[in-house]
Amino acid sequence: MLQTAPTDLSPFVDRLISHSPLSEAEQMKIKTLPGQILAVAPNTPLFELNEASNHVVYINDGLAGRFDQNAKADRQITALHIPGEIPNLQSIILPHAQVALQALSQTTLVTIPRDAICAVAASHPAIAEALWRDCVRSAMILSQWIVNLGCRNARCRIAHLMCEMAIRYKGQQLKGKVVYNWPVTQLQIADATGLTSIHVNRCLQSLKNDGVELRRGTVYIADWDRLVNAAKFDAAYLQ
Amino acid sequence: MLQTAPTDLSPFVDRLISHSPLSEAEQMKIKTLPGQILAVAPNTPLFELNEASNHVVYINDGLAGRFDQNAKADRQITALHIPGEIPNLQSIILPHAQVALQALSQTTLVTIPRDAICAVAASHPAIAEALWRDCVRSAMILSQWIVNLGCRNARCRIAHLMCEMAIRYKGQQLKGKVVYNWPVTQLQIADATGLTSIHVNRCLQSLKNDGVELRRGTVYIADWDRLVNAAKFDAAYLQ
DNA sequence: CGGGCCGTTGACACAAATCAATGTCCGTGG
DNA sequence: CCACGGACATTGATTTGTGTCAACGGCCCG
Repeated sequence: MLQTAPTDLSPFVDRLISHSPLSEAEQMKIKTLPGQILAVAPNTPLFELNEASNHVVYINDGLAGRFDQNAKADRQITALHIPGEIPNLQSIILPHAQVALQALSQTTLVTIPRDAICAVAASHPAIAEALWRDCVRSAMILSQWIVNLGCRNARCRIAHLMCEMAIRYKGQQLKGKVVYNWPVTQLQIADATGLTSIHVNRCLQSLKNDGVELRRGTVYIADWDRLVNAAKFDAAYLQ
Repeated sequence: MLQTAPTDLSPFVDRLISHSPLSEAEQMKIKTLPGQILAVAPNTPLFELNEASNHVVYINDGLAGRFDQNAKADRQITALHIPGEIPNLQSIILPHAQVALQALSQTTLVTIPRDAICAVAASHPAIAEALWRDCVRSAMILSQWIVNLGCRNARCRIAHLMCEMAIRYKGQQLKGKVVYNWPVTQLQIADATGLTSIHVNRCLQSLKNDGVELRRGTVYIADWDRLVNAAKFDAAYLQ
């Protein structure tokens, strides 16, 4: 499954420059990082918990989930990563961080040697700053995830997650009818929200009454504002 | 309550150098940051959610809690911060981050102008790297917090939180009998674990059967390993 | 055509929330 | 020094959201 096609990190650069100014030269430095394209099947582990790895992965297409250390058989997804993101960016600065990563759907990714990206960051302060900022933005999502688990009921959690993914996939300023592709199973939603897949199923049915449906990896939202309301969602944390 | 006594950021520097090498000169740069000491009562807000602030706070003594955006009356603590930490360090790189901060007990803190710490970071790459790493370490704690809420029952959540705070207050390698000071109320534990204070109370009583007691802001653990076991705790995420 | 993953349904159990009091400690002011 | 008030802790009865267990159904792919 290994290819040597040219890689395109433009979406990642776009992501960075939306919050951090980078010169053309700096942008090129990132875009020309060496990398290998890799296609993986759903539920393929990308990193195990204790794996010492020497590369980061860029999500080109598909969906990746982050699982944190958890002695139990219990699974908990602590973050979802969509195309354009580098799920283990933090390993640049904390190589021994204990996180596991899995592809959740059919996914293509680019593996980038950590040394290469570290070298670029070390020689370009603006890039280091952009990467730092990206880490902090991810952390903001983590803390909102805590709020979601800590003080919302099942239905609301799922609705909130759908809102978050809608914004992340489609950008800000949504309204009215919204449709987006989110290749996730009910069991994966359960792992993300701290629920059972059975209960997720029931909540999804209940959400249909509010004009929200998830079918075959596509979310159909009849009225954005209504969902936002049901989810008690405020996009501010996503900037 | 404003004082102009000399501030001492040594514990923060110690915290940084435990994971990031810094020269003596760099350490001094941090220790000599300008700051004002401030003493605040329990439950005093330090930052509101939408407050644009131009300083960071260093916890000198006491306990601070971070509350994330949450439209409901519901409160959720997403992070606890103990002496030696800078709870809103991320605001250096993301000034508009939406987080609220409160003192949870009688607390003394040092307010540091953001410009000052930004200037130091900008002119000393090693310091910027150390601060970045500190942000990522905080994020590791956030994601473990998600695991705690997502897949542990009430008793286990509280036990896990006690383990985490024990390590953070006293350092690694605990064993046998452990006692530490943790100035927190049952209601605050409830806000941190996504539970009711009533249920926290019942769980604390249940934990007494395992030789763990929280009384007047002090935690008494009869046998560290037994608590670790009950909490399904693994300190790896704290490094 | 068959097997496996995913989704769906129902009955039941249980952990935790809710509601409503009461108790305890501690600082404050009379 | 004592009485008061408020924050915090405790207790019991009851309700409810979610988990668990056990089946069955549907779709896709080989």
